Amino acid sequence: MLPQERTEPPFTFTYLNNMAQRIFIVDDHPMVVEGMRHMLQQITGVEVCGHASTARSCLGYFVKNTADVVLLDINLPDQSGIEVCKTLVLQHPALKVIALTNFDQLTYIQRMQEAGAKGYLLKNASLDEIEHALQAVAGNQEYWLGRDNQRDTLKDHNQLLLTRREIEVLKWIAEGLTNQEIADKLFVSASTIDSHRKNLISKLQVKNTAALVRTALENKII
Amino acid sequence: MLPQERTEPPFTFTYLNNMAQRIFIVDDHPMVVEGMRHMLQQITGVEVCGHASTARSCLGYFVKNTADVVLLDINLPDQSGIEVCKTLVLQHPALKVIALTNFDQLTYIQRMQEAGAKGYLLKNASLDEIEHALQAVAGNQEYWLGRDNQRDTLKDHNQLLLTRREIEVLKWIAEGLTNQEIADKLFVSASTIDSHRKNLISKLQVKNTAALVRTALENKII
DNA sequence: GCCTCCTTCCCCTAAAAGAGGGATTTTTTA
DNA sequence: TAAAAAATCCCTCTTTTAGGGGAAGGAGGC
Repeated sequence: MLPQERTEPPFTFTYLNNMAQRIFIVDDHPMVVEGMRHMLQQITGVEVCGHASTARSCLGYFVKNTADVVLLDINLPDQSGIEVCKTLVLQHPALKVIALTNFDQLTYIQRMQEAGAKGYLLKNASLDEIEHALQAVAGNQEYWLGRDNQRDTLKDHNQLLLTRREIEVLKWIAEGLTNQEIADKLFVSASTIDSHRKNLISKLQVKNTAALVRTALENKII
Repeated sequence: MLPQERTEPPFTFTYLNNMAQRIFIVDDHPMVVEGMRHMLQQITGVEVCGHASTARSCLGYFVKNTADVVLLDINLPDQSGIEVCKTLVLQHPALKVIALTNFDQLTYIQRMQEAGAKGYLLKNASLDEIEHALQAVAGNQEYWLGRDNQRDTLKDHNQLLLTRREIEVLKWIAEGLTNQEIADKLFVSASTIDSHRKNLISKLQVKNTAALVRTALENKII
């Protein structure tokens, strides 16, 4: 497939000087797609031109169509979002790809950046954050602020990612198990679970276990 | 108002002896509608014939159309789901109305029952529960099992509903505040907050604060 | 082979929560 | 208005967390 020129922008009227930004959403979770679509509907000068739940159907769309911005999930059922991103920016150099990610996948955003993405948004981003990201890419800027903020808020050797064990422990904590009960389940000492709990509280910058569970659920870590 | 989304012809075949059960969804949260639609798509013999986000557009649909089952939110922006239920069963006696509710609105389901509903589902119901409810109403049975189960699991004088104060305290707990901090905020003693916390744990039948926060978030109580 | 990260485990103290009670006052509702 | 429910507060006692600290072994990357 040859790289092709960016097609003419659509003639969607919104305001005098602005064309509507056409957004294409790619995520395999209907909840995320519809949630995002709903958020975008509340932003003036923006329209959703389509969505796809697989890499294949996304790339299929972009064979004959284009958009201004693609909100692209990193985890797709058939292919990595990173590969999809590479393909898209190769074929549509003017296309702005914004990665969609969960809190626990933040390590992948660097690879998305290398793959040509112009920014990223957490799946539970606020309307404000979405708006800022779209304004940034519309002005040919990038939007990685959230990542940096996130990084700054994290202690412990700049660890961005929860470890497998930590997530495992976190799930049991949210179930209501005590350190000792989790320890029995995982055949380790209660001290170990306590360490994991403390690291989780530290990494996610929360005050206690209650807030830890809330943050974990709201960021879809568990 | 004209029907807005009826797309499928009435004669959709699925199996030899069964017509597809036609479901109409009424909820003002797109997330709930799409989530429910997605769940229903996974059930054979069921099709979504449309949805509405307001009482008005719902009643508008049923002026010239009908369905087999209506999944009806109790809280609608323009009118109570209870009133909508009464109107629907009056105009379409064969229509099975299943109430959609959150955990903290369980007291209303009795009024939905009086209004002619044939069952209820929590908004975070599992695929199994949805399937059972649909099978029940298809067989002219009612589906209130969940309510009874719920009732059985609740202690303290069969209280089904969290009080305003309890929900208020619950929100602060999920924010990560301690009893003392919440007490300072609400100008009461820490003992009071402790009582509320204990009542919450008792009412929601969870082991500790971590599970309380999880349950509260998953049931959209906060 | 070094270094980082993960996992594991331990120490300490103080604070908070969990599990029983019980009790009073205000507010709602039947 | 009387009963029911909600909100308030207190007690004791035990267990669990929070927040410091440190440290050792192993796996994997460079």
